Amino acid sequence: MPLDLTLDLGTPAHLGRTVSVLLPLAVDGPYTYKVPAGMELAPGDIVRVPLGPREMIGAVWDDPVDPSVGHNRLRAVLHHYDSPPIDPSLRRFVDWVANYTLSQRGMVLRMVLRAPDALEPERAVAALRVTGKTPDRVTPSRQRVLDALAGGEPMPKSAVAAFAAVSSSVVNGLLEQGALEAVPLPPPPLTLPPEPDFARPTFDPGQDDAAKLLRASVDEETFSVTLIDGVTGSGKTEVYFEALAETLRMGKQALVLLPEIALTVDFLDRFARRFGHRPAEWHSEMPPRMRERVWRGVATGAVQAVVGARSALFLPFQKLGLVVVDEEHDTAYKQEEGVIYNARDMAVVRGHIGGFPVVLASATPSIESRVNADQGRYRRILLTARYAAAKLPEITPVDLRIDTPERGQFLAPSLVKAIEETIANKGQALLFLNRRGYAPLTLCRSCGHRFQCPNCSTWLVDHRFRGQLVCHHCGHNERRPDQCPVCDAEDSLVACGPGVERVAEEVATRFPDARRIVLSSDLLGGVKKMREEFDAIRNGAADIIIGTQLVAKGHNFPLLALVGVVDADLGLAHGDPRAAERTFQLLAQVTGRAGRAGGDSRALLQTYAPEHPVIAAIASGDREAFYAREIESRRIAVLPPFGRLAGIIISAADRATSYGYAMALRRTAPESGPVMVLGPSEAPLAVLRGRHRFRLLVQAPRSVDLQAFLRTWLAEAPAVRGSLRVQVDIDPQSFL
DNA sequence: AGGGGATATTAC
DNA sequence: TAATATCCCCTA
Repeated sequence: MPLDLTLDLGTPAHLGRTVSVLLPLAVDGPYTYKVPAGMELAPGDIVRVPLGPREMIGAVWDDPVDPSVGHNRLRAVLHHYDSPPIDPSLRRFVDWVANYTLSQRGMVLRMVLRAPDALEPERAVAALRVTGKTPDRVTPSRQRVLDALAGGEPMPKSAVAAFAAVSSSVVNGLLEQGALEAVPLPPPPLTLPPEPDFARPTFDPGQDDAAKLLRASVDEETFSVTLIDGVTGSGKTEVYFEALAETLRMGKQALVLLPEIALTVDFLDRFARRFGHRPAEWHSEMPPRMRERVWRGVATGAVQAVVGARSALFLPFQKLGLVVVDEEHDTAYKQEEGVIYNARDMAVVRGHIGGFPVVLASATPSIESRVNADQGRYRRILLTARYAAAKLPEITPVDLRIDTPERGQFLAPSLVKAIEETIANKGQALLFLNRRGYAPLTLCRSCGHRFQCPNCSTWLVDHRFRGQLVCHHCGHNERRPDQCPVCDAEDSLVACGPGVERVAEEVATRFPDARRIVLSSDLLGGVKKMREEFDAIRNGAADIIIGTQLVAKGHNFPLLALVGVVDADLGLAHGDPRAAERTFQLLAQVTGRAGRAGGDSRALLQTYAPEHPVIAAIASGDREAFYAREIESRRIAVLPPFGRLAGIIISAADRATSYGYAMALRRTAPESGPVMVLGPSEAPLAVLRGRHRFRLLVQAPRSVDLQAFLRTWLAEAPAVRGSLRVQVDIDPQSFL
């Protein structure tokens, strides 16, 4: 039989249709796939495709198909999921974020497709009901099971077992005998719809104006950013809930972002008190099943309100109408691994692309947001009064040069006195020290040896409770020895400086009868224990709380009458350009814990530098003075002219900061030549300059001899070396 | 030669 | 990302 030579695979007429599919991989562009006959695909559709030896879920993307891939290499789409497509604004957002953060589009898509099983039809919950058939033997436990189901209503297996107080094997036995049968039960609704008018609060005039403004911005149905700048306890949450209510009334979805640590039951309950039901949650600790359900609910529009951590920003909302970023200054919004982004900034971008309002809220706004508000890019709402009867605490600096603690102790006499008075008045006292462990440094009195991390250039922190010396930078730990490893002297090791454990020790000696609780992220017992501790504090089962920055965030202490900051200067000496801002925020947040439920309260700041602008601003309550000064000192965003720049050396105290610099450079000097500044882990060269380590973040085509290039460049670029104080992110929204 | 470990490449 | 290819060092 002659071959059929009319079949010519090389002509377009026989090639069939193709689509671009973006896959959740570290690739920047989509791959091309054949569309099988009978399948209709449009951009945004979610598909399953073959990739090498495996299968993968991806999304049809807007890029034109790449004609350079030989048609013989193309494989066909396997399946088109019956799921709402990723809408155009989310697709644009993915592309935008990838471009801005210098990461591959596939990696950003991966954040959207975080719950792949959500695409499979939801499995019904298996429930049991009685068949009427009698088992061969009716034991008392079996009878209890039958009684439990006697009403005829099917019940999930675990519920039956629990209700009848039997083990699941008893239930299984009845199932085998045919006395019970399994029936599929539709899963209960994930969340009940929040009711915008469930419990409308009464506002004072300031709050009422703020709420009106927010409602109006929602009604505009267009992009805007509003910064709610309100002191702790001014009712920010209740005010932005009004924007949320308005969004819900318009039939749109709303997202509230919180720093992971603030995602507590407290907040969900607060939401429920205002809207009648808890919102859907989204964060890293969620069980996979729940995750899938939320993802699907958001995609179909069944879920109207989500409260989540930063990754919730990438959920496939069907009709998103509002994003609120609460505690917008919080550094937890910065993702430091994989795709490096700041969710606060990306929320603004998502609002811009989607054409809806974004609300940023904080008692201590970031410098970036303040600058944007000052320059008129953001609207600003100021809430200066505390809610109801609550008064701000009276804040006093304690000058440690005058009011000196006893040798080997860390609490100044005036702070000790304040604690005594507080306890005598049945109030609670919080001692805040942002340092875990017992002491930050251990040294040998006889030879001067200091315990240092073998991997990092940091001291090992004495964790006496655990009997270890720990590096807080890389996690390295070793047993705390009894004698000096260098000179073998016995009993010569001394702990220098305080950590929370040491403060707790001092408190135990001074106030033996006071009930103490130490709160630190590294204490044994985990989340459950921690929750119990917080409950105990709320119930008044503690007199003195000693804690790290854990206590500054998310939790309320209604009985708190005194806050003592053990070392208010801690952090101010850091080389980090944001050191002052961070310290200001932390001190404001921790002192703001006091007196929120009413009554007089005070805060004492132990310091060696009462005149330092940050300490002075906190003590006087003059926030404006701090902001004005800090904004001025950061106005250095002047970069040297780059011309044929290949890369830049960046002060890399933390990776995300250096990455931010890199991004700013890219935006400031887009013409910087063939070599692109990039993060994160590539460090082909490290230079030491003074005590700071600089990391070079450069990516170059393989053809470039980087080492040689950099040697030349460093020799020729003293101007660049001398201008390392580059400040960025002061204007993250310059793209708008 | 061949195993094991680290590192680079590739997938439509 | 995950599977696979490549390279390098080492032992036998």
